[in-house]
Amino acid sequence: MTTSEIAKKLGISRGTVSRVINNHPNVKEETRKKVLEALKASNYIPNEAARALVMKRNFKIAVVVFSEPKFFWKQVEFGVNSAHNELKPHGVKVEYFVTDILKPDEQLELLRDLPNQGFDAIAIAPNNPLLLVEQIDAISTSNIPVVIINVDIPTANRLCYVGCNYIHSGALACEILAKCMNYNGHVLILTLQDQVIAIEQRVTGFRQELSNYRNIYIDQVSRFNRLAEGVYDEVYSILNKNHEINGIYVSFGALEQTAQAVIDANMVNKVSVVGYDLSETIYDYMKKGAITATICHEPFNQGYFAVKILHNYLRSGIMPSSSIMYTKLEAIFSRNASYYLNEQKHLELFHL
Amino acid sequence: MTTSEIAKKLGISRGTVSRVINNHPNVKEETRKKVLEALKASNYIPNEAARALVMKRNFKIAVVVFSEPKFFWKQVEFGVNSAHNELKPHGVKVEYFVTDILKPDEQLELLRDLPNQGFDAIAIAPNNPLLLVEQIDAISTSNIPVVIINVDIPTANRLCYVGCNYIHSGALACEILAKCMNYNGHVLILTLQDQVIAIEQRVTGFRQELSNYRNIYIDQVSRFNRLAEGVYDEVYSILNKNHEINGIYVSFGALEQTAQAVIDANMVNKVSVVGYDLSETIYDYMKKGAITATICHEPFNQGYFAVKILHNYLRSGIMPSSSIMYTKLEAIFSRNASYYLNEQKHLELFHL
DNA sequence: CTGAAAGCGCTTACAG
DNA sequence: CTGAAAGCGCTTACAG
Repeated sequence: MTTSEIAKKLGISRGTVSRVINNHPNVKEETRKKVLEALKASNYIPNEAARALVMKRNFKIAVVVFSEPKFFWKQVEFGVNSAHNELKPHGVKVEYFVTDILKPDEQLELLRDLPNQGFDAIAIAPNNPLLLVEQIDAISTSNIPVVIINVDIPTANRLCYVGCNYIHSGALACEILAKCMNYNGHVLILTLQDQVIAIEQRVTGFRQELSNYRNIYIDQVSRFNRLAEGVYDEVYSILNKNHEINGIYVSFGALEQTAQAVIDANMVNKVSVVGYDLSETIYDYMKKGAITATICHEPFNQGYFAVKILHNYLRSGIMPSSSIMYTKLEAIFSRNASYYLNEQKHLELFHL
Repeated sequence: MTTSEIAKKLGISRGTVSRVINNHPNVKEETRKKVLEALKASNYIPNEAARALVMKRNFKIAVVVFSEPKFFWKQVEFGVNSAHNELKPHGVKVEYFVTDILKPDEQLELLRDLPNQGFDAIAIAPNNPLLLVEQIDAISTSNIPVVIINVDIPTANRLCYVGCNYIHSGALACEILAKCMNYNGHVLILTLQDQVIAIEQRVTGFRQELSNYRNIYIDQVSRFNRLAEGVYDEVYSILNKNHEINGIYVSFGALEQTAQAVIDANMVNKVSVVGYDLSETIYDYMKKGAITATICHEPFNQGYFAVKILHNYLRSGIMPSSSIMYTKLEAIFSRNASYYLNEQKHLELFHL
């Protein structure tokens, strides 16, 4: 079925058929109806190749992330590149920007400048969410769609959020930890000293879930900065002092330091450790038994989907069916970690 | 960059440029080289829309699965439909066939008939692998590519296998079970009485991994048929007799019956249960604590990727970069199960 | 071996 | 409000 065939059948021109399909205003109501019916009756599907060819437009999409942890953002970047490769033949350019995690202002300045650089759409992983709300709203208002990844800013005028639900993410950590602790014992929680909403939500989810397990107690909550300074010393010393602890919940990026402390305190297999994200180093600690499980949130897809959503919107005006697209919570153990580490290679096959 | 611009620059026709790009034989070696250089120098990327439009070909792809367990194949079907929707506008038709699990011959007959029905490519989930080798070879030889999903037939002449590694799948189950049993206790293994390679491999992987845990013993291996008849009675009676058992490994599709027996024997939270696949019912049992964890193998992607791989091959001659594409081993707990259950909805956004 | 030309299905100024 | 026509970038018979 083509527009020509439809047109011939109705005795009109294919121009008019096309106008109806694309909702152009200047079509007589009667004609419109007639065409719509014929379209439906013949089960018409537009040929995307032809459409794309004639509507040729070149889009520029910017993706902005920050610098730490490097291995995490590398996986996001793989997803971005994968989408880029897939869309290159359709005239899409994607640029990837990394700002310093210690200089949140960099993101704000970048956000101010990107529209001038001719970008048609922006995906951003907020370093300091509150700092960006206003600028994101301004950008959206000027008709440049924004997708937020990794940590949501619900109050910002965004096309969509792509990332995990941090409450659920904390609850899952707790469920796994509780099961590996055989539903009883004492937990140490490691978290941030500064207010970072995502991490706070994880701990909230963890505590909520913990209320289901009456025989597990939180012995201590230790707080650190975003660079996880002092984690090793603290965990090592606590494990030496408090022999009741059989579970550690690492709510932020401090798995590697924690694992090393567990090894040095000779507590492998005596204390269960659950945290987040996956790197080669973390995988090594898992194989040694120093990390029980780690939880990931589809880093590859966060990058991949962000670009795809923006492109769909730019090209066809397709809005994501929901303003929140939660990534899966991936429970990773020693025996399935390799599949998640090599994901980029895995998926590259398809986006060539 | 377009073929016209390249042609103009070299003072030749775009027809010749196109011939070089598509490796047509009748081009003078000198011209070919000149064009190839210009192509590389200008970083030429062919416009896929234009190419697809002019090379318009309609492909018919068949996907063959069998009937049980229904919920599993439903998820595969979602993936197939998703790929189908994505490719419809490019002139691809996909048909989905379900054969009776108790009549393996149906697959063989179907495989004989599909080429006559004009199918250009076939994906099949073998019910009885050995039965199909010859016919798959015959089909491949007649230039119809075949992708095998779910259970591999390494000896068959296939384009690619999409599915899990069953040895790893058993090892992961063991790791999770061992951790939830606190590295000691007694295990009951449920498996099949008839030889089904995939299930045997799972048990092999499980046993291999178990050798790392010296304080866990296999008390008993119980065998059943593929329909899991008698599982409930057997598990219920074993749990009543043997109070040392604190772990059950369900190596085939019998999680629901096992979970119910655990509940009725009043052993929730006293015995850890690990098995495979995810349905609404299994999710309910997880929430009740009767199932510790279940392992999935990206059923959606098995269907989705199979179709995509075949289409890539038909359209562009792209071979999968490896003849084996392992799906991830997904560790699923009560707290992340919903993400895997609703996957189809989740992904549908993108394939509209 | 190569050029000129037709045509894939669609959209959109341009006339009227 | 609608038709006739141009053109998106590419491939491929058809001549030569």
